[in-house]
Amino acid sequence: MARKALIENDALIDRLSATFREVGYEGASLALLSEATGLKKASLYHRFPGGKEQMGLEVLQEAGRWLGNHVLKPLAGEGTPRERIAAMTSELDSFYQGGRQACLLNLLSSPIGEESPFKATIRQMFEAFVEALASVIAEAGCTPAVARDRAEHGVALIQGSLVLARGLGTTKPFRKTLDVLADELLADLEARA
Amino acid sequence: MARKALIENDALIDRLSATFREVGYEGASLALLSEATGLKKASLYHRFPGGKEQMGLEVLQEAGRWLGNHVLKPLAGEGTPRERIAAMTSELDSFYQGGRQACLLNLLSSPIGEESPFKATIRQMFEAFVEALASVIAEAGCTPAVARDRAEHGVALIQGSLVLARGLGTTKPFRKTLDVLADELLADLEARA
DNA sequence: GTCTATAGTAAGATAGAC
DNA sequence: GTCTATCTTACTATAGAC
Repeated sequence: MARKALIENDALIDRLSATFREVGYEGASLALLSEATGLKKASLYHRFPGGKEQMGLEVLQEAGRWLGNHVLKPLAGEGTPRERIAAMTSELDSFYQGGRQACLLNLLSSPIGEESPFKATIRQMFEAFVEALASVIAEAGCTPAVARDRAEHGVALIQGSLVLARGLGTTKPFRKTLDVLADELLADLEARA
Repeated sequence: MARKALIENDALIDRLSATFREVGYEGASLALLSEATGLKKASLYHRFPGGKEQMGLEVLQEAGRWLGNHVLKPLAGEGTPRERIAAMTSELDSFYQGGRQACLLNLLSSPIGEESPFKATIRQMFEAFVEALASVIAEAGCTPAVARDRAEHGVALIQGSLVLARGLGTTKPFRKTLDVLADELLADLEARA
């Protein structure tokens, strides 16, 4: 490359991500994204020829990588189910800043019927999250069907407590949810732990 | 009034509400709102001199009235705690069409720090919902603090299962949540029922 | 790779006829 | 009360200099 980039790729995606999470996809104008990244609009188009839609997709893909490294990997890693879930909640707590940050999967979600460039990616991320969580719960000693229900329950709780925290203007619901999540997902299991 | 309105006030608010719930506040352009209501933009401005922001506020106020009549009232009404919660879930199921419709309180929510014309109203609605639910749970036999935590938990579950249902493209998480909600909120209570 | 400048379009909002 | 027509602004996106 002839000239040096003013902002590293990772930092760039990070700023874009933060902006989408603050104001939503529709609310994130190129002027706002330009301000957030320190790059002029034309420079953003140089980096993302596909415009705002490509920015959304790359931000979502980066979120997918984060999910893999900080959620799916701990869940599939070493330790008891309880320890692995605790490792996950710890990561979620710092990622969402205790509930001060919203979730891209909520803010980039499209209407249930409509097509959107993000729909398939978001669905896969939710699916991967639920499946990884179900797998850990099943290991603690229950049927796959029960584990799946509990996992969906857990993901819903995380998402919903973020929504409620934003609505009430306090991080308490999110932190409380993270506190009790392992107990809830593993209730009446761990018989042989 | 000299000329007759092409669309009744209630129906008008209803169409606006549906549009905001489908595409979000930022995503709902006046062109889209015009198409959804059958009224031209200038006619919308005649009815809502404050423009889109006033539309959002009135839609939110109507949602508040709906919450009062279909959620808070049943929760404060006759019957056992379990019966009252069941009455509420039944209302929620039809309102959200089993999870096919998103929630205004999520789609009109603003960033946790930012000011927005909707923030106070949304906070009050969440607060009223949580308090009404907490009141019923406390009646079933627990301390106010425990009831409050469980109520926040319940509201988070409802919101989160709507988010998850939209993300996964299936209504199952929402229906499942409604199915088990009363059991969950009243677990280990109802000792004297 | 970043910029200024600008094209082209769609946004929110108003004026005034009927 | 609703409309057509229009204004102004903000948007996404591109062209071309450095």
